[in-house]
Amino acid sequence: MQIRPTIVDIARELNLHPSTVSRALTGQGRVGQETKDLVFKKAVELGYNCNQVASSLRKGITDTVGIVVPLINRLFFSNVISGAESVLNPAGYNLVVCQTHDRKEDETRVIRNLLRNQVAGMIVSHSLETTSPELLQRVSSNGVVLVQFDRAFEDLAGACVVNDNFAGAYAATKHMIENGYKRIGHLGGEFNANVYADRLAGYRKALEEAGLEFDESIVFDHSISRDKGFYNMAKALEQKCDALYCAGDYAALGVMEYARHNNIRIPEDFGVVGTANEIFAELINPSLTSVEQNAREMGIQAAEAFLAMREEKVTTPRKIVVPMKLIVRGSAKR
Amino acid sequence: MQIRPTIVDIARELNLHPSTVSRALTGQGRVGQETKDLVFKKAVELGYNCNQVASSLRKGITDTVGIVVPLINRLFFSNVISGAESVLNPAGYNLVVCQTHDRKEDETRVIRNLLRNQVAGMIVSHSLETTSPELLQRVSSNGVVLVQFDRAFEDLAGACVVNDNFAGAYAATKHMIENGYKRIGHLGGEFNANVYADRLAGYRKALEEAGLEFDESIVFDHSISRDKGFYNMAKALEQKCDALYCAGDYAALGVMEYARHNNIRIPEDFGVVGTANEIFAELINPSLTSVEQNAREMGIQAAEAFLAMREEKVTTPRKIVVPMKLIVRGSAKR
DNA sequence: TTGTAAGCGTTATCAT
DNA sequence: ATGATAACGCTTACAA
Repeated sequence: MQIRPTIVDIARELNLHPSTVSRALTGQGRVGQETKDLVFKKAVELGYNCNQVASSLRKGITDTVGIVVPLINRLFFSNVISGAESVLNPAGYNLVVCQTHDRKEDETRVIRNLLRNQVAGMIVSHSLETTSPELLQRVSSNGVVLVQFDRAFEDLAGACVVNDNFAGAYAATKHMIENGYKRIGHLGGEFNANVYADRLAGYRKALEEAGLEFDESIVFDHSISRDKGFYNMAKALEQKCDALYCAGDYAALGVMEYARHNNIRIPEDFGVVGTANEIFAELINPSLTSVEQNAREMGIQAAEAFLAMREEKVTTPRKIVVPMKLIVRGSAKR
Repeated sequence: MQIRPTIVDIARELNLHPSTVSRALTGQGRVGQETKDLVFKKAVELGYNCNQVASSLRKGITDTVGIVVPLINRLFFSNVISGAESVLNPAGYNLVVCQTHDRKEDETRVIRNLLRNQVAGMIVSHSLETTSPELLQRVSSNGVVLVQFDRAFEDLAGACVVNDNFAGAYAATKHMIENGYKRIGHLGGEFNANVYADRLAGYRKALEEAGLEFDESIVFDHSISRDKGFYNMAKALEQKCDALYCAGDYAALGVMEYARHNNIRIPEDFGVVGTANEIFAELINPSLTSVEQNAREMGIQAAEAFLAMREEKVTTPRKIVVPMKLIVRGSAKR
């Protein structure tokens, strides 16, 4: 453990004052070119590295942005993180990644913690357990830039980046209708979350537009897992469904598994469309038609919204909608 | 943007001294129970949040750990991150995630940046472009705890967490031999990286132990992508291979695609085993036998190694080997 | 152009 | 048990 040199060390060796060294290094304020060169040379010589902690304390703000997600190792979220990182890091910001495991308790802990660390901003997709925007409100009221994404309380201060879930679900359902499926059910998520509510609405719209009945007995809540897909596929068949639009690809996978186990041919006898376009969607047999989320783009948009708000461009759009794209494959084609 | 209360504010309202408030809040040093209660009550009342930046400056160290990975949105790495986070966050540390895109330039930038931010430690899997441990050496010599994982320079200070790639590749190859494949090739990665060198060695060992020839003409470098798997499968067939052990699942996927396009039956005519146990391995048809990396466990071990070194338990193992597990499915069974 | 001095919020080390 | 003081390393007015 070796002592790290400070601007005071540089100043001493050069018979200058720390403030002069600071000005030379940061480029703020007038410094002679010669001294500037001397300072830089000495800095390299001593292996100087600015102490950001001290700098941040003095400036009252850090170059850190917190990103709060339910689970890091879900492809959607890690793609968002990756996208945000690719914008923020070159812009000189650090990204602190926190996961909440979809628990309100963890969410509270990590957000408090980020606040303690004086982050410049937060990019948050709140946990499913979080039903009130209370804590997030505190973020903005503390002067921290807030960007929500995917799951968002839209009436909060700051920006939010969401998928066009309505349009995505609409396109998926319409695709099935056009392929001749007559009784199309829906496996959804928690309908009190904006994401799933919008998908449900898009599904319903497509149905009604086509003159098909919207029937609650073939709409299933909390059904985005593989297990639930498998289980609810059985239920859907009892209700004479011939297709399902699933709000998640894993649910679609469960549906396909049940079909295989029961010799139901996909897409001939039964149609399925998923959401998220997980990696496996194109690899399974038949390949799964799915609505793509464009997670990376959401991360980029969220990061750019942060930068814009940070630099106080008042033109910041409050709500950024990232389009979804229906990736047509084999699971709902006939 | 509202002013955040400090310990000075609490002290003023209570006619105490900031130092007393600090002691009450941190629990370091003697404070009367009554004043302690008063301080806590007032802190809640004012919505006080400790300024970690100031605290860190004073203490000379932060509660932050940097994790440096090539790509965040690769399942292996996001699982490592998730594992590390699950240990570090409850222990009071923040995880700053940085990606290098496997570029030395980015790696240098992020490591410098973490150093500037006075992180307590770094958990690093170095980029493929990085062939010298120079910069990483600086990390330890700056008094920052260094834990390497997966790709590691083993002669550096600090701990490293690696998979038992030798044993994993050995088990995979042996499995194929036991299933009667006679001429087994290998699609590897960059053989100058420890990970791939070890897999090659394990493959070779299994071959030689079984009295099979190790033949360089059926060993392919830089071949862990899907494209390369497809391409080199053709080459391998020219060389009369009847099986391939792939250092990555995507390569194995490419192999299976070529087989399907050319009516080669897997596993009857040709055997394949992959590495990583990606999500799709169990979902494709036939399902892919693969060597599991246990990424989450690596993250946990890396984080625990950091904590141990931080608390100066001298018993810290320098090298932690996480076992790999052969997940037997259908792609090399007959 | 450079020097001086004060201060960011906290905590460690004294003294009381 | 509490108070006083200095210091962490840097930045920024202001003065020279």
